[in-house]
Amino acid sequence: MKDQASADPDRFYPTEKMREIGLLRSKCVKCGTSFWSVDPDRSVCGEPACIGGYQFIGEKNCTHVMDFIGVWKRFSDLFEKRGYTPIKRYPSISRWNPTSDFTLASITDFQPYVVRGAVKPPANPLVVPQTCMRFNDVDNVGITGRHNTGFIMIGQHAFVPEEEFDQARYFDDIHAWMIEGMGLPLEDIVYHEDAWAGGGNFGCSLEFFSKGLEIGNQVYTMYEREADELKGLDIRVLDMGMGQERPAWFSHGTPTSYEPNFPTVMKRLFNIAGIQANGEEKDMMAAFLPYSGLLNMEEVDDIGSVWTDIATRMGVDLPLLKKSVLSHAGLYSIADHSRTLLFALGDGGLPSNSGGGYNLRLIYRRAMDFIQANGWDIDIGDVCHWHAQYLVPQYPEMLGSINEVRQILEHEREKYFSNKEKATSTVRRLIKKEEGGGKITMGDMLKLYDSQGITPDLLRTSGLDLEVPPDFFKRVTELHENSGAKAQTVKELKIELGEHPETGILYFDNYLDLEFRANVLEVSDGHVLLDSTAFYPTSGGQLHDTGTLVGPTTIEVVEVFKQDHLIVHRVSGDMTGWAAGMEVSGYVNEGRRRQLAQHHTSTHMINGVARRVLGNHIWQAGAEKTEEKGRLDITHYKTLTADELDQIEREVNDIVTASIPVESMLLPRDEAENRFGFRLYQGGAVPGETLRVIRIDDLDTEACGGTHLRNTSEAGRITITGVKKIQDGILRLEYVAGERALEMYHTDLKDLTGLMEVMGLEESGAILKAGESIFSMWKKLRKYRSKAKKIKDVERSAEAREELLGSISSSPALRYVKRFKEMGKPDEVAIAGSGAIDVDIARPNQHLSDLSVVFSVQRTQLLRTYIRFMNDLVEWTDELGR
RNA sequence: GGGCCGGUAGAUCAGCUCGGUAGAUCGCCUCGCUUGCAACGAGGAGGCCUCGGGUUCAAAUCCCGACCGGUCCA
Repeated sequence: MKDQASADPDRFYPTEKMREIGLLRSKCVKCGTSFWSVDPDRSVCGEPACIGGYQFIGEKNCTHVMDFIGVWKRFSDLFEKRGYTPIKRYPSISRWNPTSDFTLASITDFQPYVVRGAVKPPANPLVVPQTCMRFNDVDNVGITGRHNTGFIMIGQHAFVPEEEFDQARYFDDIHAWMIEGMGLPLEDIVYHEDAWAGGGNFGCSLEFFSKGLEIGNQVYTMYEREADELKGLDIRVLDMGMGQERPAWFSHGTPTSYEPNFPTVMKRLFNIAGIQANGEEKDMMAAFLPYSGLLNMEEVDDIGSVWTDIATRMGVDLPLLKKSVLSHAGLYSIADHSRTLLFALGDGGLPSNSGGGYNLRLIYRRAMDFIQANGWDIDIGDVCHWHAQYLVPQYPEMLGSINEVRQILEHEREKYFSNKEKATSTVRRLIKKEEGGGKITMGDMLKLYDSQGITPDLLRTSGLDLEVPPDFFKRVTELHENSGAKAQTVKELKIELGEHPETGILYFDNYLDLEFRANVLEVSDGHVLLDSTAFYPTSGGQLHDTGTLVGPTTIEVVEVFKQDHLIVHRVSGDMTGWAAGMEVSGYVNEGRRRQLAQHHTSTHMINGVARRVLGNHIWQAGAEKTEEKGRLDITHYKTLTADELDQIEREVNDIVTASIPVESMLLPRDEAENRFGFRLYQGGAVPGETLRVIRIDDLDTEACGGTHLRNTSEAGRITITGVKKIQDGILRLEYVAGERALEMYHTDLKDLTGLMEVMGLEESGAILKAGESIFSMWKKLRKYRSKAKKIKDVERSAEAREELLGSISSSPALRYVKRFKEMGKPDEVAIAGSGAIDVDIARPNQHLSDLSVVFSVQRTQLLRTYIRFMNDLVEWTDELGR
């Protein structure tokens, strides 16, 4: 692409405008890149590799010296004057984007739908200060002076038809930023011809450099990559991205980018660490930075020899250099990582042991490692708070979420230390073993790291004498290459369909409108396509409807799915006489539809209540609604306590009782977003200019295409049947509503009353106490028996026997044993079906799960376990002669 | 999403290869020593070996499954 564009620059670049400005085109003698500058004799491009490193450090580079906050202010003012609309940033967690967890660039905000032309942007053209995060260079953060895990990409974007795409203007605008905004002399600017790809889109671009620093990159996006094919976009997209950190750094000319970008935070951190603003250590860091590129972790195999080499070249003592550089790197990293955590956690991201959240855990731990290694008195929550305060002019929302961010970090801190403790105690044991003659092998080390996170570094600092091969981490990677190679992508098969307009949807208005007439568009191999339908296709986690279609024959609808903009009915039955063009009737299965609606609306209610009860970090992380049950995954950093779960269930049922209308509306996208914010997108991206919005009062508002109840009371009753943690940071709630809840209630009631019958209880409240006394008696006897075998002394064994008899003689459990003996072994099957006691017990499942805790068995095993205990007790008490 | 490790006393863990009476340390309780505390000495309590199934004369131990933790990689 780059070569193609450079071969025909007039076609791909705004060359006319560039020449007008006075720029001339040359080719770099070192790397061959074509570039533009005002100097006709210039032979190299602006890459630091070609011009011999950064030239702007310690220099006065431009007339406008700006700190981080100042950059956006000046940039947005300038672009507003030039006809752009500054918009608010999007969240750092890109829930609308299926391809990545985090917002990687400003253009991510608009992928995929806006870029494709399917959705209008919120303004056009626009500029945006987008919080972004990238984690592939973590190891370089703090060392090279310019790497970050989190940064702000200022975007300059336009989305227009090809004929309106005014490349000259866009270029002129960014050029104005360089000249007027930053106050750069024209002769210090170099534009490179390049190409750029990201998020599935790409195009040719102009990168702009000054004194070896890339300030930004203006991409003229034309294509989309789908599978391996190139597809021209329907519209042209301007995608200029500039790190907000770059102009701040450049204008100050400081050795690293961190000071001008985190001014308040760095000052405080240096203070705590006791590093003087103009001291010796700072000088050494500054002298080191030109060499920092050599330490690029990705490219270096033997890091030790590189350090030695640098120290020699600088003519300084190696330990001293390392200490100075690493303590600086530590503080810079802490500053960077804290700000990234503030962005991510504030926007609903959570540290985790898998998925994208793992990156957040990693940087948290990396920052903590620096703090621990240096013994600094730094609290990462405090650092986040300082960042939030500094960022108020640009992002006032950060302060709003700081308390929750602190809570999450506190929890993460506990995990960090408990993990550390575990690791050190494991290592301590290893040391003992080694003293006993065992030897820790390379295989052991790999296993320790891979399965328990114990680094070779920790092994060494704990006093184990071992060689860590320089390629250790490479070998870890290899360990995983062999295992994860299995095929996994099951591509969904598309069926062959003709060209048709979008299927009309008849299920939005009223979920109980179940009969309709429609025209057949196509009939093929077990599939029927209609011009409109009331059958809901599987989507948004809600399962499809079933029912019948009546035409020349009556056929069953067994499955309904969406293919592009069409809704396809998979059918079975005799299709004699069916053909395109005829009008037919459809009947949706009412029971299933009602149940699905109940589960779906319950999902929204639980989501809303969970957010109320647990906090603003609660987002939907997945959901499924079947006829059997509803399932909602939520983001939460802890497990739920029984009280919290109770409270959620209670409040959800309060909402049901309160009979709140469920509003359904079709809104233009921008209006919906303005009114309800990004909370709308709980279920991920939704295409289209018009959104269907489901709103339950102030509780919950989501963009959702599902079939919903019209009033919360129609859910009848909601019972939460289970919670589990499916990964760190994500909890799965399962629940039933309506008819299913009632069925569940009756099953529970039957189980409970069956059990009560066997135990001879008449009151459900007594079951817990009964269980406890039975279990404790069982334990006592069991212990006595195992002890009695050991005691040889006749007198003492008689004593123990008396003691035992004394302690159990008054036990309420005796009553159950006696009853059990009289009844004989009960028949499990008969009990399960008996429903012997006819009472209304409010929460049978509560009693059952209480008892299953006491017996420590799964609920299905309760009766069997009771019988087992009783069998033992009968036998044992007989032995005692009781 | 994939891989790996783990679940035994209140806590931290040993025992598991190679099936046969469940252990250590800390903590806890009682007594002694001491003005008192700590330390020390003596004694003691505390285990459905996560749950379920299988193999076996016999399972903490072997096999299968579930549940719950942890960790690494993408």
